[in-house]
Amino acid sequence: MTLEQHISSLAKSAVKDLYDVEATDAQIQLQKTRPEFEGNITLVVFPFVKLARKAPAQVAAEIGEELMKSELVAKYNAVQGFLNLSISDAFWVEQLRAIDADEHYGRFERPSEKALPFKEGEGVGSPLMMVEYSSPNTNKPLHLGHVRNNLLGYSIAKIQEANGWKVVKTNIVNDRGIHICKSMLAWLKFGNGETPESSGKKGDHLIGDYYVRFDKEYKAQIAELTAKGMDEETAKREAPLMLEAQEMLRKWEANDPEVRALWAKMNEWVYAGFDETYKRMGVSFDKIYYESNTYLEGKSEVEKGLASGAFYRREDGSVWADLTKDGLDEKLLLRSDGTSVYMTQDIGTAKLRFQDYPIDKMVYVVGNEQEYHFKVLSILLDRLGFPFGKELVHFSYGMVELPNGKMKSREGTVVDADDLMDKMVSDAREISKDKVNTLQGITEAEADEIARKVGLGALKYFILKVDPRKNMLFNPAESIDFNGNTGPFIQYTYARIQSVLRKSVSPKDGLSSVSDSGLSAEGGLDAKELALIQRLCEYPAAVRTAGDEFSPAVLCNYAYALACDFNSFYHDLSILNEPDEQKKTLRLLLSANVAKILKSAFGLLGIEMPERM
RNA sequence: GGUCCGGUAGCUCAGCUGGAUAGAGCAACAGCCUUCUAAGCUGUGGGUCUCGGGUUCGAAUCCCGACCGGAUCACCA
Repeated sequence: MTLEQHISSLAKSAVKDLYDVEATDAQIQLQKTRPEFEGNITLVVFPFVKLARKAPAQVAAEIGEELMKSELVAKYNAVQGFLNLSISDAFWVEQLRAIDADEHYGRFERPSEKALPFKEGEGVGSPLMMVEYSSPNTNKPLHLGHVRNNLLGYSIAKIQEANGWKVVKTNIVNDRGIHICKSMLAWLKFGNGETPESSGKKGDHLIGDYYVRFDKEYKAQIAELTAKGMDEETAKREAPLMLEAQEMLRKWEANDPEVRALWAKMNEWVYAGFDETYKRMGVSFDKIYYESNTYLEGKSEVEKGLASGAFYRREDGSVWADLTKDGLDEKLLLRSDGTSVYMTQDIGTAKLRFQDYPIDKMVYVVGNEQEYHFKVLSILLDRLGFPFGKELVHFSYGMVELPNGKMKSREGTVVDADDLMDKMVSDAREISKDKVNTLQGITEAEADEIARKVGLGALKYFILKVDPRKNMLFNPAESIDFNGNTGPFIQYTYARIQSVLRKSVSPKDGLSSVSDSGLSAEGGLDAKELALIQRLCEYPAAVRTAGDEFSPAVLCNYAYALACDFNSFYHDLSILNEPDEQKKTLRLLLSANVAKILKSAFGLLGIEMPERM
């Protein structure tokens, strides 16, 4: 039972005894005592003031007196309508012992309340959540916007696992369409047979360069045409390069062997590049879908919908869904030339996924610019008779903005993912050179590995600590900090603890004897020790909230608070030099569990911990 | 124009299911390493929580209305 549950039940009986009223859960308002007052947990007594017909401070004092009958409450003080309770040291020590004994502290066996029912006949097991994230286009390398997507997706998957879900991480690769044709065409025209091997470029960057090249040449053609007096709209439509790209797309759909071969070759280059970036970022997938394999399924679903009357065909042959009854517009599903659009493919992908897995909840990690798309997709799937349509979750996150606005691939105003990771790691390496005292005696390779973890830790934390729903700003001119509320700060706290544990004579013996002999609260807990234990107790709630709200930021905030508490404790109190053996072992045990939970929380964020730094 | 999201310190962000004097980090300034890692700790300055109403014991938080910023409403993805 948590402290809140204990106090809540005690408070209810106190109110019953004193005022003969059954208090509701909503009336029991508990909060952590603010640091400027004495106490650990505070009961807000305003809800009882009216029925007691007494002044708030008096009500608080009366309830406080009543609660003192429990061994749990050691002291109380009443300030206006706030009853501040000091919980007995014995309780806290017992909590620490329990946390230490629990290897999976902060993980839940059962799904959260939001879980859908188990599949019939499946018996025991966790409900299954599929999380789609990343979903790149194959015509350009990953940039900072994708980084946010990937980090959020991966972390959300880990967090939901901790909350009792079985999670399947998935990626839908947008490997076909006009965008890739543009790169292919530019490569054919201007590439002179360049390959990743011949140029030494990563495949995704090479393809991206030709995508940019296409746009440059295309714009030149438009300029040429408008100079001859053509209006801009027509020029955009009639430019030879655009016509060629569209022709190439039609050939692709018609399975033209040459186009298909080129497409396959260039996509391979891109995948090799993506794999490298994913690996470095530390994200992975359990199942990858390709649009080229799902769009036909989508088309056939649309045809079925057409037959059943869910959709309709216009005179020009295009197929539409009328969503005006749902308060939306009409939505195109198939172009007049019969080719499919994004929505068509998403319908097919959804169908295949639900065929492949017993999915209880489908989550799409996709930017908030696509909210309309997912609203429509949900309705369309429902209309096609898929029961999961209404249940899909669009985890809509905010954009990463640069000081001068949004990133635009074609305009070259992007922060490249590979470059950014390089920069972070080399910055970390540079900073570590000043730490000759703590990092002496390690090899170059070890130093590189630490810099890799720290640099990526700084980047990941920087991105994940922001509320995912909000847009965030990244200023390339200012490098990401390694001090203050940052990933490295928390990694540093962890490394410090590891250092202490390494230096304790025989930490294992020391710690196990604590568990055996029984850690006691004799001599009393120091305020810093108590605060740290109380913080450790909050971890499961943080994991739960992060899961319910789909917010890694909650765990960042928690880990930061825990690290702050530890650093304060570490500064004020000695661990290894503490003469009192009882206190020393308690502090060692406490430190070890802080490290355990910091590592656990960072694990849920996808951030690695260095053992020293 | 319709819909959705946001506006908190110079900057980047917490806090938002209503609770005590609104918090961090960065930047600025001042201290702390013969002591377990100074990527740390302590302190100072910095606020009309965009504005105006309302709800109540109590509003940054909830409601209404303005203003400002962003997204979206494609035979793009």
